Amino acid sequence: MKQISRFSHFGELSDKDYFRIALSVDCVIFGFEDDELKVLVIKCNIKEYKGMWSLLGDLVRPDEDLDSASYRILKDRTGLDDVYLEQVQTFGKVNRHPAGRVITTAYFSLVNIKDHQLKLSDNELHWHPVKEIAEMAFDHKNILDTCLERLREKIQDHPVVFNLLPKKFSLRELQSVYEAVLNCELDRRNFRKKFFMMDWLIDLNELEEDVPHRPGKLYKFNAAKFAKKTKKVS
Amino acid sequence: MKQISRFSHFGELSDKDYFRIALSVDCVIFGFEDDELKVLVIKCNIKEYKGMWSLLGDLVRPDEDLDSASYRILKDRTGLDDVYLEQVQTFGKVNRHPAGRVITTAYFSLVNIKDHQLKLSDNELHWHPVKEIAEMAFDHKNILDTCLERLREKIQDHPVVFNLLPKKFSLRELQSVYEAVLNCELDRRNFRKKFFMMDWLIDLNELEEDVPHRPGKLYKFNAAKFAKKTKKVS
DNA sequence: TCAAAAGTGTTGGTGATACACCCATGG
DNA sequence: CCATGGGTGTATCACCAACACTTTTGA
Repeated sequence: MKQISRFSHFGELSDKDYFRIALSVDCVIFGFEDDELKVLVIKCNIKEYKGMWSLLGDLVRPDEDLDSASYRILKDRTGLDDVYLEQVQTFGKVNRHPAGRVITTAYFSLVNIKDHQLKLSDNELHWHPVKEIAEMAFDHKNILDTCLERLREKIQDHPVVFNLLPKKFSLRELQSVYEAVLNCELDRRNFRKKFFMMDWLIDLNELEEDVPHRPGKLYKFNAAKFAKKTKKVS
Repeated sequence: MKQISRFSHFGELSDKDYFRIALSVDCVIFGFEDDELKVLVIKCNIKEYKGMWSLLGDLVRPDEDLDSASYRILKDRTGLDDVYLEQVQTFGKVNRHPAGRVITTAYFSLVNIKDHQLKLSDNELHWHPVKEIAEMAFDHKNILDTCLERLREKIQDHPVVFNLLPKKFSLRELQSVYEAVLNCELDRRNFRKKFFMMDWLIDLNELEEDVPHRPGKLYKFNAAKFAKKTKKVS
């Protein structure tokens, strides 16, 4: 690698020192199941945090874009590749990783749990209810909280939660997702009004089946309204 | 540095390869002068972008927090240290830097231009009107646009623009900042109403001086209302 | 016929916008 | 006295929150 002359203080340390920082990506992969918001976690196998839950992450390869690294992790773990993924923040405290200097960029992702099979053999990789996670390895609890906060802001204005649901869903299911993410109860009538007003839904003229009560109508996300703005900045 | 065993694909490349990525920080330092939003830029000295404007940045040192790196840059360039600084996004395309693999985390900062002296000898370091910047070195125009967008969102709900103004300011000045940042005109009566409603201002019972018209009242930011939530996550 | 959830409208409050005139000061 | 910007109030509108009863289905 050539010398990077733009940086003012390069002379104070040798070139090699500046490459002593590793860069990783951590994915907060959210799913929705049993009326709960869940996150994909794995048992940590480094000694300092033995047995604690950690997020899915990996080092960024020298020849892959940062965004690509997060897609790779998601693909490797869930088999999914057309998923919602958003960069949230980069965490870079000196001592955040016990094994050395690792700076990590956090992404959050929204997937439909039913759409894929996990390789459950791997270190107890599984979907864990977000509400039940009190602590995690490294600074991962902090990362999770930050991503959840971002998700909460995001869903107020942007039609992203559809990624957590199957193609066809009822309004009840949609509302449950919002309630799970926001951790609050919502008024049914206002909720329905809002969504029809937004024009985010297409009525499929189908009904739920196998429910022990009056079946609700099924809808799909009005994807056509949202031209794919692929803002690839990073 | 010890082996980092948490990462799944470590075996495919040698340890050394993973430390071939350098990490930098770039600061978008905003200021306000002559009713314009300005940004602190410097002439680029690497050959591929010779003579183009670039942001102020530097490599992150192995022993400093990511946040600290951005404070260091700001301090070095402006002499200021109690300033508003916020992480925005990390840019990590493989070829974003011609000299090698450099991933950069962007921060934006808000400072009062009058509060300090620049070392103007350095590569034409100066305050440049944001509106007049059409292109920049590297992906810095993209970084600038992203930070400006973030600033626009931020000022809608958060009292941050006070950082761009002197301690005492008139409502006209405050409004000018909003108009400069948002690049639009605002209604004076509604603007005043909103700010008094918010209770963000303290009336100093002083008047502007040396203005060729009726002097306006001076205010200061009601800092007491905003307990310092130092959310240090990165 | 009962339980459980679906479906449906109206009202009041709050915050945002649009808009025009008189006032104080310096030149 | 004139030019410049400072200072003020009201009407309208859109959006949000609160709230209760009837309907449909399966058991």
